[in-house]
Amino acid sequence: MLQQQPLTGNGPSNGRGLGMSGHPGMHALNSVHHPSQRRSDGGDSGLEGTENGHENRRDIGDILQQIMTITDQSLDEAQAKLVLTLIVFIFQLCSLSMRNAQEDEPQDPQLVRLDNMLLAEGVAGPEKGGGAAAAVSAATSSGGMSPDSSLEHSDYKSKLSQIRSIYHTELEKYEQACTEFTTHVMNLLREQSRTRPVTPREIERMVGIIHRKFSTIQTQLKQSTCEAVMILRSRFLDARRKRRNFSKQATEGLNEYFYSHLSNPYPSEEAKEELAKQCGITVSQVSNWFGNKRIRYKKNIGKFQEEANLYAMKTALGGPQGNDSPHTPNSTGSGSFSLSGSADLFLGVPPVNGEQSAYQMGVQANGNWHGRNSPPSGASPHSDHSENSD
DNA sequence: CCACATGATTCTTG
DNA sequence: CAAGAATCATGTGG
Repeated sequence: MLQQQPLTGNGPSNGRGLGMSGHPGMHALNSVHHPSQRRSDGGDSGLEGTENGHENRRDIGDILQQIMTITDQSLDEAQAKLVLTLIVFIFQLCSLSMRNAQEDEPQDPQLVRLDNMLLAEGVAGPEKGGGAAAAVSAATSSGGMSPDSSLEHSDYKSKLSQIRSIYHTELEKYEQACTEFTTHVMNLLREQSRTRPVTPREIERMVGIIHRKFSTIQTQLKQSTCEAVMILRSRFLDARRKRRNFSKQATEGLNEYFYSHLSNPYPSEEAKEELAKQCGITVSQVSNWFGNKRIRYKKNIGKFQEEANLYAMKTALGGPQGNDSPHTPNSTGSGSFSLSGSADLFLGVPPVNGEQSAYQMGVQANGNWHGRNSPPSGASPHSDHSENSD
């Protein structure tokens, strides 16, 4: 299931994808997972007051969230103060009922995990470092596509940096809001202390509660970010399977090499690099191509004879038309017609009556790279192919 | 829409 | 680890 989502490129909002291209604001990430909207999949349980059934902690969170949204909008001081007073009052109530809630912060392991992941993804780390690139290469380590796929690569990177910037903005915002809020609460408490005794302990507890609350919110932010990164990553990985045919030029270049080295179609690392450059593809693509080609050629030699002839001819003629003639080593510079001389050049001269086909001889002569396994029984190697190159 | 071609991935092997 | 083999998924032509 979960077959290959549409993901037809650049759809900013396909599926439930990171809707970040829209507003780089506070709500972009939250759209993925809004802190105030509870999800009931066990995923983030444990972040909020599940213990002792202190449901009101969650309510406080909601209220806080709302307040923060409100204060984000322009509200004049007086109103804001009023609201804050109210909040403080609620907090006081809350702190009464939470008397024996855990006072210390056990450094939630989940939070640590989130932090680690964000760091690994290069989201939380230092600015614009190689973090993103590292993450990508780690993600694709098995694939073996190094400096390539620059298309998806850059796409991924830009998306990741979007996430990162949103994350940082949000984090900063929360932090700022937290200190602001704390200050306000302190001020209010100070004011209250004129009319009633306010113990330092109470203040301390207040601050503690506020910080915990904000850190919960931050955790949720981190979680949302992680989710976004995961989605992005899985999509990126899926996208790798997207296939596009090589250009005609590329195929020609590869075929030329292949057929001119038919006796040993295993390009060295250098040759691969050269081919890759020449064909505008990557080294691993060259490897893939040769892997596929060898096996498919071997599987059904007959099918490739025409092609073989064609390229053998091309090579023999030293390149047909102004095509980029590769620096294929020893490009059979011998005469135009005597096609038998060169070692590598094999000419698929198909069976001229019982005679072994020339290409087979050629291959055999120079080391049979496919181990001369019994060609698949069914694959009648010398099918009719009467005509051949003129 | 189907069949085949083809690039990519995954698993096995030596 | 590279090559082979099987398989997947998309591209393409009829």
